[in-house]
Amino acid sequence: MKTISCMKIDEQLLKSYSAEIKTYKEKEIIFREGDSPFFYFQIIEGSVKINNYNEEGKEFIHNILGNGQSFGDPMLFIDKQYPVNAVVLKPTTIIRLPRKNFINLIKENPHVSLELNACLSHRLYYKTIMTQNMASHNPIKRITGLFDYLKSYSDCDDTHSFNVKLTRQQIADLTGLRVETIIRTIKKMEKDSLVKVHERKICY
DNA sequence: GCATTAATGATAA
DNA sequence: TTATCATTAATGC
Repeated sequence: MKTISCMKIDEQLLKSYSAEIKTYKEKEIIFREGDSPFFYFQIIEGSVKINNYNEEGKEFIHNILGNGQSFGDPMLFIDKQYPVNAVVLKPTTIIRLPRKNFINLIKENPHVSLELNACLSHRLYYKTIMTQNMASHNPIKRITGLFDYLKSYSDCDDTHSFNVKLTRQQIADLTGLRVETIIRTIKKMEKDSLVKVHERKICY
C-alpha cells in the first residue's frame, strides 16, 4: 500500500513565511537535548541523526533523516524541551522556519496541516512497530524491523532493491545491538537470503 | 600514512 | 546466545 507518505513542505511556501537556509558541516549539532525548540527544520540536502546517550555513555540513534525530511517538529506543538540531539552526518543544507511563523503557516494552509498529520502519523505508526521489534531479543527481528522502517521512507517496494545506506555501526546504534552482532547476523541473513550484500552494501 | 569501517576469534556473562 | 575485548584487513582521504 502506498500512502500519502511524508511530503515535505514546499520551499517557496516556507520562504514566504521568512524561512532561512542554513548550511552545516559534518558533526555540527543543530540542537541539543534540553534546548527549547524555536524552529521547524527541513533537510534540503544532506543527512541528520537524532540521538541521545544512556547512563553508560552509549549512543542510541532514534532516527536518521535524509533529503526532504523534517525533524523535531513534534516539539513545536507542545511546551517541552528536546529530549534528544540532532547531529549532522555529512555537509547538509537545511531550511528552517521560526516557530511562530510555522504555526501561522499551518493555520493558513490547511492542506499542509493535513500532510503534516499524515507524516507524523506515519512516523508514529512505524515507531510503534519498531518498539515491538526492539522488545524482541532476536537480533534478526530487530534488524529486519529497522530495515522495514527505513524502507517505508523510500519509494521502492521490491525485495532486495532497497539499499541500506548505513554503516554497520549505525545499524548497531539504531538497534541497541553490538556492531559485531550486526556483522554476524547480517551474514546469517545473507545465507537465509533475507538480504543481499554486494561490496559490503546491504540490499533489503 | 591516518582514520574509519568491516571482519573474525577468544572469552566472559 | 550476545556482549566484550583484541586484533587484523580493507577502504577512503
